[in-house]
Amino acid sequence: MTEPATLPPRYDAALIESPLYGEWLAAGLFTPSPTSAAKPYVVMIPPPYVTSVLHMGHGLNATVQDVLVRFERMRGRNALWLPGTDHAGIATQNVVERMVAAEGTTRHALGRDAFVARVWAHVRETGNTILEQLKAIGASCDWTRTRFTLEPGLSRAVREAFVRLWEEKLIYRGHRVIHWCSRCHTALSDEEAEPGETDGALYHLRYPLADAPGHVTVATTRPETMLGDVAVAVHPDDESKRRLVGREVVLPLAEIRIPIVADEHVDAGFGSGFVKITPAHDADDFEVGRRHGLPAPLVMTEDGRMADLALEGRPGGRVPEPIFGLDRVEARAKVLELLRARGLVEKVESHRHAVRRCYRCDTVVEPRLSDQWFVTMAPLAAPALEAHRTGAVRIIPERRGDEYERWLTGIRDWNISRQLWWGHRIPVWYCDACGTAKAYRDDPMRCDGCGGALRQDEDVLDTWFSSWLWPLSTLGWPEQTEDLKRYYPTDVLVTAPDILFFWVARMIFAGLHFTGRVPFHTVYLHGTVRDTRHRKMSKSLGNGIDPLEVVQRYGADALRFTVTHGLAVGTDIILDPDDLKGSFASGRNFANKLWNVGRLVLSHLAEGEVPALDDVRRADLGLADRWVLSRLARAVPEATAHFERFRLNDAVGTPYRFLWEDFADWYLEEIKPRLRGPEPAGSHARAVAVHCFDTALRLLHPIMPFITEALFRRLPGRSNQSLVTAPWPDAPERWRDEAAERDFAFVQALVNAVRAIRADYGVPPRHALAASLARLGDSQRRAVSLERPMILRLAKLSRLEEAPASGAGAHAVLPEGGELFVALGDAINVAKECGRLAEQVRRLDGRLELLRAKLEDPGFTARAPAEVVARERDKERGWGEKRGALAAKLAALDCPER
RNA sequence: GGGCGAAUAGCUCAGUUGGUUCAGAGCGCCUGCCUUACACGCAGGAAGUCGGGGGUUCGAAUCCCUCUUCGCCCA
Repeated sequence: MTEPATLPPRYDAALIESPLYGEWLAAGLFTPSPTSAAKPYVVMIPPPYVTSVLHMGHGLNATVQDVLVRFERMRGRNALWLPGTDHAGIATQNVVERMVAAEGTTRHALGRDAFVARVWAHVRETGNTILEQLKAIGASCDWTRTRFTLEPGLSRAVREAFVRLWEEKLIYRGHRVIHWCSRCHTALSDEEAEPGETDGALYHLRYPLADAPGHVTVATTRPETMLGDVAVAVHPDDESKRRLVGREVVLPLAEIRIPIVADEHVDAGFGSGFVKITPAHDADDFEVGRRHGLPAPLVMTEDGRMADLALEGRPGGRVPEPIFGLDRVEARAKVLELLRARGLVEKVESHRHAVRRCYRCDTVVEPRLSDQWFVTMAPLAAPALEAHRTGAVRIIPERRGDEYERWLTGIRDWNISRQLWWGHRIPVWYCDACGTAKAYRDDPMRCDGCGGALRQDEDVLDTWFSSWLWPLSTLGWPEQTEDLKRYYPTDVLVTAPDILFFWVARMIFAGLHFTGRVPFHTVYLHGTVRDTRHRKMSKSLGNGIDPLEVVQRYGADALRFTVTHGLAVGTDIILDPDDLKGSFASGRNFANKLWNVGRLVLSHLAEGEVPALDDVRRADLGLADRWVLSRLARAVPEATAHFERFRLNDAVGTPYRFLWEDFADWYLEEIKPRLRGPEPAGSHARAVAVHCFDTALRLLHPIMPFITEALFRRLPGRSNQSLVTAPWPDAPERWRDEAAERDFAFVQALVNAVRAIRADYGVPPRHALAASLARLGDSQRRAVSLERPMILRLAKLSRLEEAPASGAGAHAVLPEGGELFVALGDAINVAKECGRLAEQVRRLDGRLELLRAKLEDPGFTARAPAEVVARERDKERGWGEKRGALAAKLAALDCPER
């Protein structure tokens, strides 16, 4: 046991935390026992990007997982929290492309193999950064099972999943308009192209009729795409315009004739009622074009520059010289300029609309016709919907479950091919000899069919195509490994709501499809970390908080306490990046309080034996002892229930209040004299105190693992134990003691009343006063007598007796009856005391008036439940008595009538 | 445009089933205290028409309608 004297009065997290984590690792406490008969409790980390560094969102996410895992581990579950990272195709490739660019070269110049090798080198060098950082906040992951989505085992799972879906004909090649990021040079899924409200313009353009004077006016938000127009459409029911169907217009600038067609897709009420049809650059127009047998010319390169792709890089065709080669923004200006010169721009209106942007680089996404691989989603979504409806998967908070239902109900096929080099290459080989394509589990040498030479598809899979297998692949699937049998399905998935569709839903698809079982029974979606202006924290806004800086300054425990305490189910957490001290004050303050409670308790343990609480006879316990144990017996099941229900703010609040407001403010104060006094009273107090403190440390350990462990080990007989695997506390029901709680509450009210009078009259702290009590009930008299030393000390009284009030002084009526008189001698100001009492009477009268009106209302007495009415009547009697007592005092002081 | 959620003290948020002094906590603020664990503390205090309006009910922060503002999801 460390000598308490060596504990500094101020908690220094830096000295405590780091060594403890090392010890936990060395003892292997985070690795579940392979032989344990206990039921496993499994959480899979949402794998952070392999290139990422820890930000507050990770900090929050990891804290929540760690709290749950540590709680269940203490409850005896064989807990596994499996960590790892995600190869993050686009993000990682972007990072390395920037590095390569800084060296004056490009990935194309390096070539595919060399570039991929370069990415691997970068990942090997820095890929563990974020996992190391998680250790600083106390994450109790089983690091022996760390996984990476691009390692061989997980790649094998990806391959197996792809081939199975291929064999089931759920993967197909589609010629579609997809979302294209011209900066990342790849297709994106619907989810990766995030819509955002943007202030744009609606341009009304005139297309001259081909064989007659006049024109039609089309409205568009993207005028540069007009070069790819193949028709103008009107709604078939639009009487006034229908007569033009079958005629042609001349597409300006491109100078070609295109037809006017009728199509249901047109919204007659939008713009002019004429819609330009650009099949290669708009998903809806593509469908229209298909219905009318129209071509779909591409007029933009993969870089987002204007060119008629039919001409292989030469100007001309649909894209005339002045526009050729311009990027989208320049092209828009140029097209408008040219059209204006010809009087073909009718008007421009400002227009707010949704523009999709790349979720990785924020570039405006271009709809673009191309060949991509898709997964048919409907058959995968149906069982996942069912799983939610039957309760096999529960989503917290519930309203997120509604979003899940809606998304699954209207689900669209998933574009899984990405035009990247970093990722799982699509395992499809083409045979040019026989013109077939096939997916292979193992790299093939020759075509199955004709024996011809093969070439593999150039593209890689969407990163989420590996993430959706995470709960399976990390445990060894498709092999039937011991881990898979033991730990799948997992228990809870903890993540942010913004990847509910990207990832969570798809994991449920994969789990059900490949194993028939949901990957987890509960999805806990926590809030987002935002700044005080409610903006999401981000690097680009510069409003982030570095969790490691917080850990360094205030400790991981303070960080964890603060985020947990502010985390009600389903709400965001607001922190001020400009005021770290203020933001984390509550955590830092509480850690320090805990530390000093520990110092006080520990400092008295050397002075005598500390018997186990079970060895202390009930009869030897005083009122305060019985009270604090009763409070504890209340707190333990309450905290446990909050953890079970994911109410983490309440789960931390319960032991917080017990420790600070009950244990430290009252119990420790009560026992101070006993601790220094004669035995066996001191031993009994020590037994109770150590037990309460020990229990509080256990309740707090999931939230604040470091400081609780440090203090726990210093308690007698626990130096070789760790709270990490210590049993979750239990508090016997028999400790509940209503009488002790009521009596002690009376004593507290008495002390508080004296303190309030002292403050009211500005009595100097050192000046002891004499007080008297009257009209006490039996139990109140007993309580005062039992706790007399504490009352005298905390209220700073020199005398306390049961006697009628006499002389000058202040009066108070205590709740539940009992009158207090504090002699103030010359200090009393009669006018002031009259005012004080009159104010109390006035407040009471206001309440009484309302209460009596209620009780005289036959509507209330007749319709409200009898027990409510009885309670109100009790209240009326109590308040009435109190009012009488106050009035009597006013009279005794000769206070003027108001 | 459709759907959902939120609005409570200066700030960040609790408030479970409509009923116990329900109007609360933390931070901040004011006053007094370096009281032998803690000034990252102790004691006392100020501060809110529970977003506006209407309704249901004996009774509404809580249920319903409506308006305003903010946020999220989907198109």
